Amino acid sequence: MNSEKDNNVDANSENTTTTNFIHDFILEDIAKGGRFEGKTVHTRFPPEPNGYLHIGHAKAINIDFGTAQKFNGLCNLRMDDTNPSKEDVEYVDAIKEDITWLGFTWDDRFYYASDYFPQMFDYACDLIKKGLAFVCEMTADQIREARGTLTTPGIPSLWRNRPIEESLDLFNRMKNSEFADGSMTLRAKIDLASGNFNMRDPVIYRIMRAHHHRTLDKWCIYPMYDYAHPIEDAMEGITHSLCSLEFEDHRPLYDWVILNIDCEAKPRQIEFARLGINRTVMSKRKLRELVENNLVDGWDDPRMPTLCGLRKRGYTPASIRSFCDQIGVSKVSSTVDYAFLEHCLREDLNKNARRIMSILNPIKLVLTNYSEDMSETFELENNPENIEDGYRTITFSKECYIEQDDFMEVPAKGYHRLFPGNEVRLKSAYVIRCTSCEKDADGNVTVVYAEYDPMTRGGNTPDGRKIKSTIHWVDAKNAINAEVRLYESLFINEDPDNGELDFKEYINPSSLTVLGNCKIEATLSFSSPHKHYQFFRLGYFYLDPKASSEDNFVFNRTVSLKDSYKPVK
RNA sequence: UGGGAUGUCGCCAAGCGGUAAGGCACGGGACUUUGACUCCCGCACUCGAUGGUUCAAAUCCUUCCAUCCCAGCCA
Repeated sequence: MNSEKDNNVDANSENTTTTNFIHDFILEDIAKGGRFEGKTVHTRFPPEPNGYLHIGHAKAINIDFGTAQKFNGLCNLRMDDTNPSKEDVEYVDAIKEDITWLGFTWDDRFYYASDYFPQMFDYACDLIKKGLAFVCEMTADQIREARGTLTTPGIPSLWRNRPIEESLDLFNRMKNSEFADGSMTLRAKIDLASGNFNMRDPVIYRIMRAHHHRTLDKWCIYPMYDYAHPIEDAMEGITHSLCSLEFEDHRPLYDWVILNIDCEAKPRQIEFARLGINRTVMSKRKLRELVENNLVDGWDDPRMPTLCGLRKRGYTPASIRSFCDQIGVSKVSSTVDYAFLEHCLREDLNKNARRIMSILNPIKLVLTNYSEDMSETFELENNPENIEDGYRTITFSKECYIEQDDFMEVPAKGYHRLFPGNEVRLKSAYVIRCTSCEKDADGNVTVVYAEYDPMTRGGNTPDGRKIKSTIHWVDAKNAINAEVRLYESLFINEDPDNGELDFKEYINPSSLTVLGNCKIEATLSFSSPHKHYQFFRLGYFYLDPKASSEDNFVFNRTVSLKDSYKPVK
């Protein structure tokens, strides 16, 4: 199918029809002229390299890159690495890989916030000279206590009005490693009475002797996000800085920095709601907890909402992009139904995944009136949704495997698959009539017996009789053995984040089922470029590239097919 | 309690003064060599609640209610 191709599909050409409030704002900005006069729309995706990207980031990526595309603009990729104590190169590589996989490209516009440390330092000196920043010697605890409460203003730092020259000297010596970690900070002088805590003389530089993954040990002072981010945006000529809702309170500070530094670019911050999906957790902290407590098999466990996890599960980049496009963008805190993600997945896979027959829980079917030494072949379309995808040839003989679920010795009401006396079609082969079955000591059916109707070759009924059910099968002679991993949602709770108990208590005990005795039709080949398949009548499965080898096939169930059959109990 | 934001179908989401788009989910039916797909049909006399302005309000104004975010030297 095309899923292997679509891993490289250029997403920078899609998503031009949908619109949202951010687009409206930008349109207004363009119409107004002013600071956006003659500027091309320029956005950025600024992850901190301290963890793996998840589906929530995909939404942000889609908005950042998608908005640029929409206006024929540009989108940068920037590592927001201003806190070395949490960051690592391991993550920058993974982030780049995931964004590329999603189908977006930043061309040569890949940056690090740490590249701007010298300029940030100079700007900070300027702020001090303007009397807008000062070196403060309060401890973290003292600053917290002096910050005030919701209803009372903060108390000024003892050092708030120290001479400019003194602050300048101290700030330089902070940089030169003369003071201990945490002993001093550089603070912006703004408004201690503001209802917005971010404006109550925020710390903009801290002393921290941590090894930075890029600047190594060059710096021992690091800028804070609120101070650094607007400068990063300004330095890159960003016009629209898109971020999530929780930064709304930070916008006044963002604007304050832009206003008070000597820069040409005047970026505008616009906030949107981050993505929530039910039956999962999205915070980096909780995902890390799952990994570190071995509740999942690493960051790329197929049950994880991480992009590497979804990839291993078999999600396609196109389906994730489609999902992000369709959920829309607004300022309403929302939780999207997991079923919608699955819908977008099936939509893509149904169109593109090749079909193959596979038996998850095999029982043997013996055709008593089919000659032992007879064998024949049938042609099957690879994908009925796309006839151009061609045909394949499968073999057929006296014995094959069928699904346990497709046989009932005593049929339930409304069940019209195989049961003694009933007729069923073996997909593309013959119509057969069940005669009997064999059971083991525990009463489990081990063999089903049936007779085939030679007049129905190919599954056709020349006499025009209707066969209610068509079931899939795999020739026992040359079936390929495989392991199949079935996944269900990781949590049993709709909202594991907000339950009575710790989120880990809501882990679904049957989120993973390993089936070791699956039978797949012999046309499957390890060297095929196709990795995403629809197992006929069962669902979509992905050949796990890490777990599989030439003689050991491991499939992950990406998502089941919808099933409107409701057994009557 | 101060500041910031948000409230349109079970879940997303259009709507921007002219009489409630669409998608998902759900229910029914048609078709079917996938109980899939596809295709039909149904699914908010009502827009958090109140008053008010207007010939006309989900859209403007009052007041109220609910929910989310903020007191890191995290981002």
